[in-house]
Amino acid sequence: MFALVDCNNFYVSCERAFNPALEGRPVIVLSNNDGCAVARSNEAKALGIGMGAPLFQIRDIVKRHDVAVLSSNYALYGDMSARVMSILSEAAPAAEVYSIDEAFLDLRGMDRARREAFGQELRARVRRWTGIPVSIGVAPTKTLAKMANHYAKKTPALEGVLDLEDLRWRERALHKFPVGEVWGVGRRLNKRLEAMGIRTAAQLRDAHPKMIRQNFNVTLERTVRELGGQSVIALEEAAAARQSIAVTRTFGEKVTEYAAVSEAVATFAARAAEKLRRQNLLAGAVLAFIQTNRHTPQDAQYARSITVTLPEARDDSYTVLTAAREGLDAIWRDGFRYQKAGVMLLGLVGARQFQRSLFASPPVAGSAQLMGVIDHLNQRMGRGAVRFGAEGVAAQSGQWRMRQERRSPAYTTRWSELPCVAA
DNA sequence: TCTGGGGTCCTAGGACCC
DNA sequence: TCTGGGGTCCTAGGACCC
Repeated sequence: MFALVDCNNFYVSCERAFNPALEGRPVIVLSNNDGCAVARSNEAKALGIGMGAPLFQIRDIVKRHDVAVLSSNYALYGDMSARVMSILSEAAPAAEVYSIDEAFLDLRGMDRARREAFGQELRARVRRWTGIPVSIGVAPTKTLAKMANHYAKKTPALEGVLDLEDLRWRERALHKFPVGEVWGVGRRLNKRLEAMGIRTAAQLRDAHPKMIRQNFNVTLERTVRELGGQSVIALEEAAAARQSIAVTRTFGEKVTEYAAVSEAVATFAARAAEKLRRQNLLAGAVLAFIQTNRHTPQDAQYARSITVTLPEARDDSYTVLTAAREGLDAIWRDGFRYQKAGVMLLGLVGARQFQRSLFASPPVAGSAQLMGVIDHLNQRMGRGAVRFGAEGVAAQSGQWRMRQERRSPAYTTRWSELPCVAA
């Protein structure tokens, strides 16, 4: 049996944990650049604010109902996530941290009665220790546990926990569950399935796996089997090796100048290299891309990416930054209003298991030590305390930097922003 | 008219997830 | 005027190998 533990409205719950005045009010948290609503409290959902709704389209609702609007605060959410996950990992013999706000637990060998108590107890513990409310779905496959979790979250009478071992209950749940809500069925598949007359999870389960594989793909075939109670997606305790690292941003304002885009790309490259070193990896290639605003087709459009292969896998900022700028120069075109740029690192290998090249010149002497010092300083004194000249000076070139107008304090990760409690 | 079998690697595009 | 960011997997087609 698997349990899926999912934090309710996670980003909003993190904000509420430190600002109780947000309790009972409609609250939304915005994406980077204060663009879209990416987390909504139940009150905000009830007002009809959709997932991913652009802020400028919901201004009226926000004003009329006094919705609390917050910029995203990833330092806070990341730290709160780590706290929740450590509690969950200790609670079960095996756990898979599936996303920032979800984990699968292995409940093998636990009988029905014990699972019941376990679920309620775990929920209470996470709430008490972190302030975060969670819902728990239990079932013999991950896909069914996901479905159970949906019901646990939306049906108050269940008190946050639903166990679908019982076949009659599972059958009822499957019949009511829209196929588009099934884990692994997105917008496109939903449309194609509905066109075939498959509208519920039960109908998808009853489809022939072979037919599904022929008309769709293996992944959906696995989903069919999982809905039928056959567990084919295993719990993955150890995180798989990372394949890529990306740093991409939408600009605060549209940008037309090469100098500004170049600064942005350099900043993303340096940040990506920092992530690379933190994960003890080396990159074999650097991809850079730029694009105009796809939402305004009446404007001239341009989008290109380029991959620059390094002679030898590296992790120093200088190499990554140089490659990214070389790439940018190759794809740059004057005369467009650019909206977004990014840098991705590909061909990642572990720092101790990479293939040395016969022909690449060796890294600059002292480079590793230099990067160590830069990372250390930036960690202690704040991101960007030490940076490359190519990244520009924030005060002088705000144009491309993202907007974040209502960010809450880094309550748990910065001494100066620690909340004070007066008795 | 007839034209093998078994592979790998790379890239682009499509689909999904949170 | 204002529309996020960071990932994964699968498939098809092209190019190549023996």
